Amino acid sequence: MLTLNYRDSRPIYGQIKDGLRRMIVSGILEPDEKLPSIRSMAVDLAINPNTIRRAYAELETEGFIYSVPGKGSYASHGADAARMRSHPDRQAELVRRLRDLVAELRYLGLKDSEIIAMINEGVGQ
Amino acid sequence: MLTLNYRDSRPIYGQIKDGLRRMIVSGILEPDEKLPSIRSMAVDLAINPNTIRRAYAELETEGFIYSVPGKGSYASHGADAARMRSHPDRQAELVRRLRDLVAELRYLGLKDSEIIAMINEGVGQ
DNA sequence: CAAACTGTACTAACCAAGATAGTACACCTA
DNA sequence: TAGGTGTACTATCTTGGTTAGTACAGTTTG
Repeated sequence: MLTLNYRDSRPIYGQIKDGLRRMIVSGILEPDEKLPSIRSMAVDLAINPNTIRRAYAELETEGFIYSVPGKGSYASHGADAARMRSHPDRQAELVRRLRDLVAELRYLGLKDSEIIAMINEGVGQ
Repeated sequence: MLTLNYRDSRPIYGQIKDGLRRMIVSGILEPDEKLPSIRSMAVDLAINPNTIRRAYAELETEGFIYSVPGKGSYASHGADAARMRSHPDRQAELVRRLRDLVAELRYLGLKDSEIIAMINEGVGQ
């Protein structure tokens, strides 16, 4: 389901957050689909449950998943996530990053048409 | 020139790297324009020169700036940076991030036309 | 030449964040 | 009842980031 990169300087719990968020927003995990349990994922990735727990807790705070004690954790609906308190800021942050990325790709010599093409090429992947 | 956010979990040297890279790729710093000296920036930001040095060294490795001992550090030309050893990987990484960002913005309910509009809105900012 | 810059290169030390280990409780389901 | 689940702690260890200090060589300016 997920792979960790120990060479990466980013913390493990951050890699897990990004990986799960990526699967949720790209539709690989459908709304209300059950995520792996904290303990099972800890076994699979051979890391401490507390580290998984931290990722899940933050994803829940940010509205990408919801957890039911005793049952499990589940992917949120995009519309629900968008209503989250944190999300006006989140969206502004995403747009800022998007502009920076595009600026760097232009700096490296890519044309806008190529950049837009690359975005759509990746749909569903 | 730059501002640091101590609430941010990202390391200081990383914030400096991103800030300078942003100014270079967006054209705020023109090719061959001189950057602040390591020591002067350390005084301005009230942090240790070693921390600035680390940011400069990595930016040089990645091709965004070049340094001349005794003189100073300068912004690279985009074309030169693009020829850097690290840059095929870099470009692939940027495209991956771009797709993830777009996927999340779609998940939050934005249309492609709105996303593209937001990119061009920000030109020169 | 001299003084004051510049980048570069170390060593040593401190500190906070990340990660681990362990335990415990309450809830759900087969 | 047994075994799974999320939640919530405490204590400990390790690592990366940051600081402090010193030093050397090259450039520029007076």
